[in-house]
Amino acid sequence: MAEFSKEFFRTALTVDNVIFGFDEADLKVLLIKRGTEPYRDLWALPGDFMYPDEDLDNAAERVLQELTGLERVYLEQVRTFGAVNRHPLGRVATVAYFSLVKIDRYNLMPASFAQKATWHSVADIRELAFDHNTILEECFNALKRRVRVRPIGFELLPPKFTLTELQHLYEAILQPNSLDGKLDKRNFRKKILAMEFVVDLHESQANVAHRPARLYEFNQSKYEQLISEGFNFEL
Amino acid sequence: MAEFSKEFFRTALTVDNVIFGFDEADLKVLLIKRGTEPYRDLWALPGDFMYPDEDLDNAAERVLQELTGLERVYLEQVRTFGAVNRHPLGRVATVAYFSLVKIDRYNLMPASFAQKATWHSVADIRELAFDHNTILEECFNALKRRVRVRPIGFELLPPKFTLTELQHLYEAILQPNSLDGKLDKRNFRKKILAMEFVVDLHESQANVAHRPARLYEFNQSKYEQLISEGFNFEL
DNA sequence: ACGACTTATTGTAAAAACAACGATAAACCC
DNA sequence: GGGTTTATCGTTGTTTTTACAATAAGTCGT
Repeated sequence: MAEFSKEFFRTALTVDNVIFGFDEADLKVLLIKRGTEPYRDLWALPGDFMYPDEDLDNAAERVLQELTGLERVYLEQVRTFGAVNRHPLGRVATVAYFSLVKIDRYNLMPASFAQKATWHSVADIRELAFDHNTILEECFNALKRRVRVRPIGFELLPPKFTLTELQHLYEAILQPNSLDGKLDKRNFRKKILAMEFVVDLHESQANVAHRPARLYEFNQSKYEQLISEGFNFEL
Repeated sequence: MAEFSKEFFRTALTVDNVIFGFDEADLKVLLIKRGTEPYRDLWALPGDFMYPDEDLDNAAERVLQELTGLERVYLEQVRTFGAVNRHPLGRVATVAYFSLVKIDRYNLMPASFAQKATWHSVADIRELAFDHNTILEECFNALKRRVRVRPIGFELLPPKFTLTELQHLYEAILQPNSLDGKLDKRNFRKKILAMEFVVDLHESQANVAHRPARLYEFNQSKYEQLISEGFNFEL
């Protein structure tokens, strides 16, 4: 068995991270410009080889840190892409992970082979290295599915936020999905407030050239309760 | 890069298939008894190494065929398990696939290293080889999620079936999930009939010691339409 | 032939969830 | 103080979901 199996140990595994970011306006994704062959100078998802002695999930974290500087990001596995010729250097399967973060909470500090790491609007992504366009698309679908099952937004908005900001966040994620794009203001409020995972701070915005909105904060314990109960979150 | 990357090409990838089967009563899963080390004589999911020159999805099909004789089974990827020490022979990550089939439609004819392949009730699975208990559990969860989003049962029931049989099928899959376990008969019928993917054959069972039930068949085109539209299938 | 047994079939009413909709209020700016 | 902008709020009709039980059609045993 030992020698028989040797020929099987010739594959490489990579991880590719699809980090979506929200920037108080639209939805972006974090890309690196590759500094080495193959696909040098092309934009790509931050991904790299897994070491033989690290867990797959750890590899995803490490690679993300090295290529972009992001740490302590919760990554979720989506699926593995294993077409034979997807990588020019040999047989390389890649495991895709995704996350959703608040853009201004992180500083981008690429190390390793990334020339730079920057945010790009999901809407205008062009040609990416490898099969990363496919991976991005599938992860985007995963994000949209995810949003309907779990409340999101906790880490994506300032500590004090308005309901309109929260609504914009949901619209940014769901928009390219539904045909209309916008959610009904009154119904959105009703639903969010009924869930009780935001708390009215009895404060208002200041210095806005219109009626100031009321500020809210997240109710962390309620939020966690909703997550653990697997709430249904259609909007 | 070439020599640099050589050290990365020392991983092996396997596929493991979790084939759920329905047997007019309860839900089973297909296991093989291993005929080689490691874990010889233990029960395991039918899985094996992927060849370097085959697509991942093809590998899953081939391995399933070799170990159990099953062919033309629709396999769906669930996720990849990549803990460092999950395999005694070296660094082996495995990609899990699942499917749901009608048991009596297939003949089990194991080749390769499987001593035999047999069906086991999901409820009384004991210790499996490798981390296969974990994989099975996750795939079972995936099945339960899947059932809520797509109509199932097409391939799982005889060509002519009763609504009660269809209901039992759904209960077998969802039961360990929901607390009650049973679905309401009247509501189940209403919902299924409203979807129009079953057709009343205006025939009845014969030779049953009670009121005979009406027989139905699937409406294939409606069924495919529902799948492509991504129907919502809460029961 | 009839009664016992077993499973199949059917509808309704109350409650809950959802969808659509527009008028007034509060701040800033000039 | 009038203009501009965005925030706030509730009702009604519709659809969906849930809960619930009495009668029907066969077989079997006597």
